[in-house]
Amino acid sequence: MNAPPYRFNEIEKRWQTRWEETNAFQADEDSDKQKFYLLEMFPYPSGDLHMGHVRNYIIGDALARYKTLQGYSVLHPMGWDAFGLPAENAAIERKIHPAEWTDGNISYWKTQLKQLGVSYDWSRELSTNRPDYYKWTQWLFLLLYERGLAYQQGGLVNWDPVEETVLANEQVIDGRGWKSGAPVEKRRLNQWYFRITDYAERLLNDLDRLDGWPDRVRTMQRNWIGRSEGAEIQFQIEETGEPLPVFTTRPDTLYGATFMALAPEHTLIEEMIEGSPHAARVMPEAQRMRNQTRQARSDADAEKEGVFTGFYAVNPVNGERIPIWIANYALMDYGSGALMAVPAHDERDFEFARKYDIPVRPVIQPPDSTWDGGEMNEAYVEDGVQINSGPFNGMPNRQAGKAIVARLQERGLGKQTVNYKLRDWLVSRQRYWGTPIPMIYEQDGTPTPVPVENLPVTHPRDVQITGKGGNPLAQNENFVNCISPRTGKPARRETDTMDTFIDSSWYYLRFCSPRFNGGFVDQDAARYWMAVDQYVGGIEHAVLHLLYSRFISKALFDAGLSPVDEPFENLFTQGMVTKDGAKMSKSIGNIVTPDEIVSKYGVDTARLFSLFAAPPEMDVEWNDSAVEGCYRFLNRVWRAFHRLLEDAAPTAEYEVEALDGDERAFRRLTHRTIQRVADDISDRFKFNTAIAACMEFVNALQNETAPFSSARAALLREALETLPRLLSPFAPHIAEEMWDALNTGKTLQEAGWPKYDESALAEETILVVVQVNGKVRAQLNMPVDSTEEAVAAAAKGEPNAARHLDGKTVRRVIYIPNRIINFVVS
RNA sequence: GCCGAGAUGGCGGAAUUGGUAGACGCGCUAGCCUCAGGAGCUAGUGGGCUUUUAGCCUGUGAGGGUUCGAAUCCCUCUCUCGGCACCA
Repeated sequence: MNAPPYRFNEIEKRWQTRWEETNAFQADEDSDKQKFYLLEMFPYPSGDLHMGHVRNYIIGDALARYKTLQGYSVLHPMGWDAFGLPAENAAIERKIHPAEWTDGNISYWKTQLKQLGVSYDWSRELSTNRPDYYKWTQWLFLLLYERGLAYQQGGLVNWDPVEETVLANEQVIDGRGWKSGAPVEKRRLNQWYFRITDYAERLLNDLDRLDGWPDRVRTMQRNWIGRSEGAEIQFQIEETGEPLPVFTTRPDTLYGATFMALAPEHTLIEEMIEGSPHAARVMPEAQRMRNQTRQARSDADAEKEGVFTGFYAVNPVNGERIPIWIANYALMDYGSGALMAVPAHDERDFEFARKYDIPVRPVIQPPDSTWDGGEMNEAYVEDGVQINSGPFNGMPNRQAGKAIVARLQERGLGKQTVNYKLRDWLVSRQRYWGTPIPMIYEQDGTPTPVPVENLPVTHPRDVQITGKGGNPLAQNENFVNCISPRTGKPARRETDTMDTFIDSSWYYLRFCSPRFNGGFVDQDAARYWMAVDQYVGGIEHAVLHLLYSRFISKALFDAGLSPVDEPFENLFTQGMVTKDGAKMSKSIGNIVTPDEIVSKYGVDTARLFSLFAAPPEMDVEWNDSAVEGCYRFLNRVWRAFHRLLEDAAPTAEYEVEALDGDERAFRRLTHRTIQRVADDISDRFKFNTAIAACMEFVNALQNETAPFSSARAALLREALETLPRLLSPFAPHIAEEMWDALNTGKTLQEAGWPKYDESALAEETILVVVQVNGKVRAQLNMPVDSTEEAVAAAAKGEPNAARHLDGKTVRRVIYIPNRIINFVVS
């Protein structure tokens, strides 16, 4: 009756110290156990840390602990995605070096995560800003360069005016920088790219293999890659004889092309029109369209605009002259930046043609129609039969499309092709706090890679970070000036750094052997641990980090340097934590920090709430009184456990055959709870219902009152040995403390996940519902597997059922054994 | 506009895949205990009705359908959230 008070502070501290002293979570690749590599997306260690961040790690930890108890050899590491712009901004504000700010945040985060009792193998901690890590990021860059997958090219790029750097396409959301939110500008710059488009087809096809990924994420990647099948068709510019290639998914409509549309950025505009009689009229218009922001131009109901160039193209299929326009809806970064416009069969082209009075010529007739291509009110985009198409008239349009391409191909003027939305990954950044790109430039500008033995190329510490005047690295003469290892002559270093998404595109491999010096990863360790069995993180990286990592894995796999070409076997995307309806964020001011909760209720309560409030994939609204409910539950657990511990038998030994019905029912509950908790965790991490099952179990234990028979006391002991282990993935500290009090001579980890006895689960009697015409009229407690006759007889004996059956004719009886009996009467 | 997910008590959410809707928790109500309680314990809690130890009706966004039986399957619609979006 005198349970010790639940002093969560002491308990949590004691066990965290114990875990640390015994290296309880150190992963072991020499184990003959089955491996399980569990990874949460490593964080950017920013200045704040709130329960929204924490949920991610608690979900992962609950799984890690469960898998450990199940007997897996678990790798559960943690590290820091530590390069990035906020560190530079903080450095400007506080006049300290970004490294100082970053290291301060890392130690803060580490303390917090340790305080939460997350079972990381801290001996594998890594940080992308440390030379022993980014040396290998640089090595990766050189590997890709060597394999032709990294290249430098001039062209139009996205420029973030706030971050003062270029961005990859994936980092531009609705025409704005993904972090800064500023509208991006187009600039023409020479930049470094990774040739991710070489992998477009594999990145797309292999999504089908990723059955352990949410469909949502796979769909988003498919959309992003944006594969479309079609044809490349060569038009010719009448005046110059130059080719004008276009991509189309509808070669069947070629005879209906009545104008060409060039993107305003198309290089042909300068080449062809500058200096021509049309220049004065056309060039200012083209310039004006270029200046429209991407946002304004891609808005769905943006006004279509264009200008006739004065030039004509020749249709390769019939020699027809077609006017070439510049149109704001033509996109430079899709296809060839030019398109053949068929107003009769494309809504956008139709709208444009109507506005500028360009002819609309139908070439597809709806099936079973006698419509002759008269006046049209909208584009006809469905399938049909060719008309106005010379020798192809009368053919079904899809078939005609193939025939037209085949005809063009014979003359070298067209071919079947596949086009992707995906662009190459622009990886250089004009920032200081990133991995330096290990390239130098000879005096003539030729790039030379830094030899591998000279890596890492480290940051100079003596820089002025002011946020003004561009990249501080470029202003540091000591850094910039160097001697070329190739020619021995003075040369200049590349001063751009890498996109931080490169750092994070391979860190999961480094975790296999984080201290390895002989290469970016020890291949033996990688073979043991890879792929990541379960990856846990936010949906916001669906096309960023998750696409880049897949690409890098494939590139490394092709180089024989990664054992897998898909890094993440299973992906789980957890929901956000909201408060007052908004995502927790320092700027909104609605954050709850783990400290507040931990000091008031303890870590186990904070963890329990995070897991219990909602299924982990759903968003969850922070709720103070629900947190308190979790705290009350742990107190109930604590009191019930200690009260019963006094009366329980010293061992859980009993004769199953000697148990009476009531005792068998109690035993059934214990074993059934083990089964339910395991099933719920295994089935999409339903921690919320797993915890609910534990609550029901505890509620039943609370109702147990002395005196107990000796069999009952042994069954209680079994229940008390079960409960801490079931709770330990969720509330590990209180679980360890209770387990310790049992004095079993084993640690909780050694004892492992409790086993349930299949035969203990079998129900003896079961509630059978009696329905009359589908409405519940009675409930029967029947022996399991009773016959229909027995149940029907018992049902008729129930007064309420009998009342509804009285005087009626039974038309039919539906009996589902152990569940329901339904009398259909009239 | 296209694609995807969803809509269940006052609230968060359950429901063994077609078989008692509302598990578990929060909140609320009443009682016990207490100097006190923002502690603990007990009972109740979808809505409505009646002759209230019990029974009846109704109820899972709206409407229709299939079925002995539908939160679950089918059709139509409404709304919410997420993604994509002038991609030729």
